[in-house]
Amino acid sequence: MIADRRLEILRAIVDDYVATNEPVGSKVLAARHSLGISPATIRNEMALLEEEGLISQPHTSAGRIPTDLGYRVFVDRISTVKPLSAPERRAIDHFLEGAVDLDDVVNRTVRLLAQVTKQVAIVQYPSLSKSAVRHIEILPLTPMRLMIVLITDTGRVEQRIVELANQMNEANVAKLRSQLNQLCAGEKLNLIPNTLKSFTEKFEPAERTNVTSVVNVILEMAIERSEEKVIVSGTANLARIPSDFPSSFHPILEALEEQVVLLHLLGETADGTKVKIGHEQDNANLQSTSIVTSGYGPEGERVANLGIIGPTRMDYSGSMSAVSAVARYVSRFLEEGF
Amino acid sequence: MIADRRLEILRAIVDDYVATNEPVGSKVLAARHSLGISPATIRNEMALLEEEGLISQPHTSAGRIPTDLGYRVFVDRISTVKPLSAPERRAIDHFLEGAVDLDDVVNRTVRLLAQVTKQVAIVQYPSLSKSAVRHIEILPLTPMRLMIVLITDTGRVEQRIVELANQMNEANVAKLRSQLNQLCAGEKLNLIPNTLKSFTEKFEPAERTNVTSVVNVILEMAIERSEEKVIVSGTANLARIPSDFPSSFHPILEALEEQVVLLHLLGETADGTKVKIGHEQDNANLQSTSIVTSGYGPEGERVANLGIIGPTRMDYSGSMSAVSAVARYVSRFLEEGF
DNA sequence: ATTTGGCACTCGACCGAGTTAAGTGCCAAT
DNA sequence: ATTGGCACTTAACTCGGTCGAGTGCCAAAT
Repeated sequence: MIADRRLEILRAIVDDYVATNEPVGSKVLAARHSLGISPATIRNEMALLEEEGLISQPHTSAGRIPTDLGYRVFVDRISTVKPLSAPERRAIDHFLEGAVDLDDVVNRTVRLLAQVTKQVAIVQYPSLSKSAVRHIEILPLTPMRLMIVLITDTGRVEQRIVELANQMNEANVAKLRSQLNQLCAGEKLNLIPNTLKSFTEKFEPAERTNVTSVVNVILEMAIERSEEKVIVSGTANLARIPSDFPSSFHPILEALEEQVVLLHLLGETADGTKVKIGHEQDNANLQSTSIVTSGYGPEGERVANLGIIGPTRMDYSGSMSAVSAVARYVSRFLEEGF
Repeated sequence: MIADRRLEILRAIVDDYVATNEPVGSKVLAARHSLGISPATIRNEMALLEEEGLISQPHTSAGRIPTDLGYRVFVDRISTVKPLSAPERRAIDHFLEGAVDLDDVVNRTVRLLAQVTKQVAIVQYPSLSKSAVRHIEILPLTPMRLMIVLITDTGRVEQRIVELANQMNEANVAKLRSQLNQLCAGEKLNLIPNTLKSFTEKFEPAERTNVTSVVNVILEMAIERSEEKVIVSGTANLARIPSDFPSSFHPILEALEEQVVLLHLLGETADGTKVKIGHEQDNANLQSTSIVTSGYGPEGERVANLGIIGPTRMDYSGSMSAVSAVARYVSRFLEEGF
């Protein structure tokens, strides 16, 4: 019972602090929320909340603000799912109409997410290693030079150029192409090395040098460069924030430019919406920020993550709803194909 | 003669102001630069420079800072080409080694540029409409669905999916592919609509619906979406700047997220290094910034622009050297092919 | 006819003292 | 257990005064 009331107070503190960006005191709290108890009682409860490490005071004579732990409790135990507003709903339901390719999809998504949440949005391209080969195309550019194009079922396209040691005629290219496709089509990319292990051996010794070059490039595309790709939008929203937390502005922008950092931030691809608050995440530059992420992609086999990053003092319910709604919509869209 | 001395003083003011970010007064000026004249004389000259609109005072009791016009004169008449430092030189001479595709080239370039100039870097992808077709590939995904891949001589690859009205067999696809390539290969993209004008008529009526769909998609890729693509890096450098000009921080970040704005900023693609200072450029959000750009691409037919953007108070000589060196290097690299 | 030193003046930046207001903790009363 | 009252703390704000960098102008020097 008592714990319930205490949580109710925590919720009020979080709500107010998120709204006003000012430490909230017992008096205002009693006035703004109809909690049915007096400021004095609230003060007592707040003292306890502080003991538990859920809130803290910037200085002795100020109100309280939630700690990272406080937000954690808020997210896990208190926050209710905030339904999206009608316009948000509408925007999310249509933003992909008429998207022409994967680039387009990812770009629109990241923009929309930034716009709806008013935070910095991050979208990861469908992970190469989790996609399957749709088609491998080999184009002779000159007799000594091929372009290899790899198309995945998620719509991602990678291309690379190979210099050959020996000439290769059109017929041989066609043969190579069809054999490769026969073997690889539908195969998950991370299994390709296995699939192609003894591929070269099927060819006459004279052809092997060339075939090996081609295979190597394909392996390179499948593995080495399966390194993920990430795109960011809405950094301007960082500056929108009142001038308290941008003190450390530079480090945040810096972190956002590092693909590696972003990927680490998004974390493992998995179902459901996840929240990382402040220090829960280990990048020193980002300890005043929180991250809300969700996996997306076909049901059961999420291929990538997307999410938003903002100050720890953010609207968690709203962000979570938006992130998961967008993820759901993109997933559906990818499943249906373009 | 006298004009010369005045310009010399302007240079000193610009140099000092860029270095210290503080309005510079007559005394410091006399002390730091050996101009051989007394502060009093400098004051007189400064009064004249102010009359000409080249410098101004933030308030009565402060030193002078250059106006946009002052910077203009500095750039046009005074600034000398600053040779790049050895490490810069070295970085620029090697940063593209081992680049695997156009994306890679553009990404590396924008990063390098940001790093060397310590400003925000912008690189435009080689303009589609100025490139020529290297190859058009048509892949049947299902009998009713084709993927069209367009590869340009600048290495750019665009792909799109077409839904067909009627089935199309492998032989017809091959025929279509070879005819398209025969017609289009080597053709500039902006001429493609012309090239394909009566293309459909060569086909039997039964095939025309499908051919038309394909041609339309190609035209779309060539024209509609010839809208340019731009990539930005180093926004963190904005925050590095002392806390005077970031007052208006948000609008700058906002502007940098708008492709349209960036393209407009880069301006027409042309030879040589260009500088736009403060109000010379008409975007209200960016009037406290300057832009240094240069075209790049094969000699004589520049296909895109790259550049940097920073506070009007920037190191113009250094930025200009860096931008033009990078542009030169990328051009050479593109010319040689990957 | 320039250049220069001297001087009075302006004005933001900085400092310290005093005041205010928000908020707390504790205690006695309900 | 809750509440009103009260003493206490402290950041934020205000105000006056001082300081210093810088200017413009003028008369003297070159």
